[in-house]
Amino acid sequence: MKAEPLAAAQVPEGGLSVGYLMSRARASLLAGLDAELAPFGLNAMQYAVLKHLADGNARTAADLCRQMYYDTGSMTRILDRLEEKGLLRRERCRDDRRVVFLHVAAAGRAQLPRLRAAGTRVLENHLAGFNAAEVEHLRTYLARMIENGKLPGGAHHDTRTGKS
Amino acid sequence: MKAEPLAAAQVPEGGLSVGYLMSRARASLLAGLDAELAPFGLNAMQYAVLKHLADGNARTAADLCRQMYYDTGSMTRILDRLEEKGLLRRERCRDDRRVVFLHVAAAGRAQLPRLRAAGTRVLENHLAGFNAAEVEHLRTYLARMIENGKLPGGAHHDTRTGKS
DNA sequence: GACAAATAATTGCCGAGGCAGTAGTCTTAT
DNA sequence: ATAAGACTACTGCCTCGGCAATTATTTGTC
Repeated sequence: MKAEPLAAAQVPEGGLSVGYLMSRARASLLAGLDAELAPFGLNAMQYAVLKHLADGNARTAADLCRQMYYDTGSMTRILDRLEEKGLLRRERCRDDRRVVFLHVAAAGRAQLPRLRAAGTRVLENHLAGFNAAEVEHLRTYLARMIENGKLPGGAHHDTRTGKS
Repeated sequence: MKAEPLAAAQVPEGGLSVGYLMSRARASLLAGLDAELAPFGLNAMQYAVLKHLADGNARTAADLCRQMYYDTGSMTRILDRLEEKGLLRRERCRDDRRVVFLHVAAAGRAQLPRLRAAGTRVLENHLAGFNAAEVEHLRTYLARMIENGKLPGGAHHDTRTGKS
């Protein structure tokens, strides 16, 4: 998946800012996941896509893009790679010939348990020492920040019409 | 800065996972910051670099890379752009001729207050409704996760020898 | 039914980052 | 003093993602 920048939105004073810490924490999670998935020849994004499909959260590329806030063009190419690896199968829909259904191929289904295990391993490692209440707090804080980010001065988000 | 993927490290069950939420929250922060900085022709990363230099947290490219966990090659190019814009000045060190000192140019210093204002605006917007204790909790949670990520099975992080 | 608007997937183009290799310089050990 | 190693900055190469067209198809309107 290639590591990414860690730009810092910082409060004027005070130690490390929330933005900076969040970038670091996410990068660590991502690096850990990529490392765990490397043996399978997959990266975090490919795993996430496979997982969404396997869990029935999405059936088409457009679904995936909406849910993951991802660019449709890039998604096409991710799917290409997964298809090349034989983990995914595309099937044109007959009723609406614009859409292409995505199915996790047998090979993909076979791998998934191990991939999931890798995912939980990384997450649990990072959350070591957290009790359930703390994890829940963290979750709510993050959810609140996301919600706050939607309203403000900026009408962002599009990625080819998730609207806004 | 270009938005980035939002890969999801997810717990097997339960709503949105911490990893997923963190990616979303960070992306929102980043998008907001990029939007606020666009009028100045800068992105979040360039701002972060300028800020680190102005605050005296770093004096050279290597410093910046170590502190931001960033690739040295990419950093060189970011500095190139900032120099082109006239916001930054490079000055070869006389004592150790390998290093190049980085100075925020006058034009950069002039812009900084407004850039900082943009940064706080975005952060405060995302933290609307948080009280001081909650922000502090969030900070500690993130710090703990980062710390947890350092030890484990994976000996990551290098970016040209921040070691490990 | 015909035309405009919306939607799905794909592609070309470009910018940006990571990795690895290089040149120049300093440090340390012998 | 010299050789080996470390370190700084920089450069090429490659991959990947975002944006903006493009094509094919469906939906909605008059």
